[in-house]
Amino acid sequence: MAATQLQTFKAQFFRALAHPVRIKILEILIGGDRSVQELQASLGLEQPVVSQQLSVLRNQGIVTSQKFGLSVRYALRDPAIEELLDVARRIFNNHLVGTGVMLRELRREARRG
Amino acid sequence: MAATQLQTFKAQFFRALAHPVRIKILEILIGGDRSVQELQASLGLEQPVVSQQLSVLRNQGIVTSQKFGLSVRYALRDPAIEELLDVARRIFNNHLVGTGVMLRELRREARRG
DNA sequence: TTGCTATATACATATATTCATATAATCACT
DNA sequence: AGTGATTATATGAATATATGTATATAGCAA
Repeated sequence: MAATQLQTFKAQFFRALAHPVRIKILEILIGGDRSVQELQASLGLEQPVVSQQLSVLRNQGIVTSQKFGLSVRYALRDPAIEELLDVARRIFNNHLVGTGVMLRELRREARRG
Repeated sequence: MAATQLQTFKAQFFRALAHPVRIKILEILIGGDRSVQELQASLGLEQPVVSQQLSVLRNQGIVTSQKFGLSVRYALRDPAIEELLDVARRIFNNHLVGTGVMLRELRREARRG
């Protein structure tokens, strides 16, 4: 049996996560909803870059957006996204860690929960 | 703070999952290790295609390979991969499902466990 | 060595993503 | 209507990924 429509859909979902800036955005949003401005400040990136990456996450239904006056606040659509990133971190932690830098970063993350 | 090395690494990991054939391969490997031949038969794809996708998974340390005579058997390096796919499925199930076809496929998967 | 099988890699081309920059749209306020 | 602030989209060049086909490598058997 070849790959189905569902597998294609799952692949698209994972592709939406396949970018360092988008990962970082999700990690920030785990702490609660944020405006584009706030995200931009946390990320230290140009505004269009942030909006572009947000649109990728929005198109896959991973985040939701809501207007409040001038600003737009983004949030995780599903708290299970945090769980997903946790499982991913466990996998890295178990096996995939090569360099000392990354190992240190991982441990810092783990301590923060 | 911009994206770190660790976030880049995570992004690469998710990119390795971002392909329907690779998703399908992982789902097969959840059932136990398989030779390239067996995978090829299950997938109904040309041999080079299967090897190419396996090499992506291998390079990210998601699967391991071991030679037995002529054949090479592949396996999940970490059982938590199954957990990761489960969480992903829960996320789809909660929110991301549009068409009836996919919903039916999802439910079939859920029933199988 | 030769031949056969299983697997991996190389290569070319098509397609998709990224990144930076420019521009547009939306809203609030005067 | 006009202005400033916030966010979104368009565009093009650079880069990366996917796909299909050809070829290479490795092991086994005769």
